[in-house]
Amino acid sequence: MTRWLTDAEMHTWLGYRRMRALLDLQLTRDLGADSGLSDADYDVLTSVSSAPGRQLRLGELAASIRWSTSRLSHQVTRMAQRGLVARGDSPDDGRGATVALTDAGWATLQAAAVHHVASVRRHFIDVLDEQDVADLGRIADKVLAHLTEATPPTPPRRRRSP
Amino acid sequence: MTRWLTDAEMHTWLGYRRMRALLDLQLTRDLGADSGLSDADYDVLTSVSSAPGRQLRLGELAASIRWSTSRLSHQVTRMAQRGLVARGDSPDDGRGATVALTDAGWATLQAAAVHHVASVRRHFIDVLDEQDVADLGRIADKVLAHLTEATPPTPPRRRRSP
DNA sequence: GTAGCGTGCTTGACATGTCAAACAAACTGC
DNA sequence: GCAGTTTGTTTGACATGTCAAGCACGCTAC
Repeated sequence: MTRWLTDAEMHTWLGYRRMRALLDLQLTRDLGADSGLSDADYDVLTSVSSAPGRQLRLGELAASIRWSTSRLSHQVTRMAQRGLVARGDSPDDGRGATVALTDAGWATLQAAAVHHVASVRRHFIDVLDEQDVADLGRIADKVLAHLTEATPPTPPRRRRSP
Repeated sequence: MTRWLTDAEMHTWLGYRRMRALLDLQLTRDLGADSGLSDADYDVLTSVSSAPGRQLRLGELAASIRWSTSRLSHQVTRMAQRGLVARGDSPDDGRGATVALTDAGWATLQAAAVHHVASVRRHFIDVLDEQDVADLGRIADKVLAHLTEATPPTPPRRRRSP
């Protein structure tokens, strides 16, 4: 009953997986070498930096980058120890906590972004032509539309045996 | 001096990252729910199963799936404890070790593959049309050609400050 | 044959991610 | 108000990945 993959489908699937693995590895390596940041660090810094006042509720941040709150809490603890961000209390909710970019965090991100964009261009964007970029954008949109419709962002994921 | 990303490029880059994150999450989740396997488990089982005699030298396996030997050694230890694979000594090299699929490992993989293909179809391949599949295959090939040419597989990666 | 180096794998310490439990503040109904 | 639930976050135990030693065998030159 199983519909196996055709040759073309298999080629695309394996190619995608391999691209994903190697591209990630390369970008992560570049980011670490250039700026001393991990992907996780970079994602957090980027999100916080684009928030109004360069500060965010932990829960909002977690949702926007699709992390578990637990993961984020651990990560923020480590980043705070390194002086990249600072924890604070939420003004409007006694339970709430906020993350804010420190000056050092902001400066680090500024420097990192330049290198990171260059790295993304070098290994990814500049390897593709305009048509490729358009095609991949379209493909990602399709896959994302399916995934975000099937599995709503906030509520708990569907289970096999409830 | 930095060439920032155009809107189209940025859209593609963010779309790709998000697709990667969500697609992975979904497939990993399905795999675990359907078969009790992690991605790592599945990759190892697949590779070993396609080797002649369903058994492989650890080093060869590590190279073929691009893992560190250390990572593989830990993983094999855990999988052996669960009875999915068995360690053995290499017949031709006293230092060498082999991994072989156990009957349980083979059976588990057989069952898992059916569900996994269905999952890949459902969330990825079947969301795309034929043209998309062809386009993505072409794009992955381009990126991979660049990455594997710039960073040769076996020798140590290039450094910033040697 | 044996010293010295290279190779293949394992191990241990540590970083990071996940899951479930713990907590404290905020709602809700009475 | 105040018991019970919900919500936002933290914490701890544990799984997994990385890096740097460690170890044992194989190879080469003498």
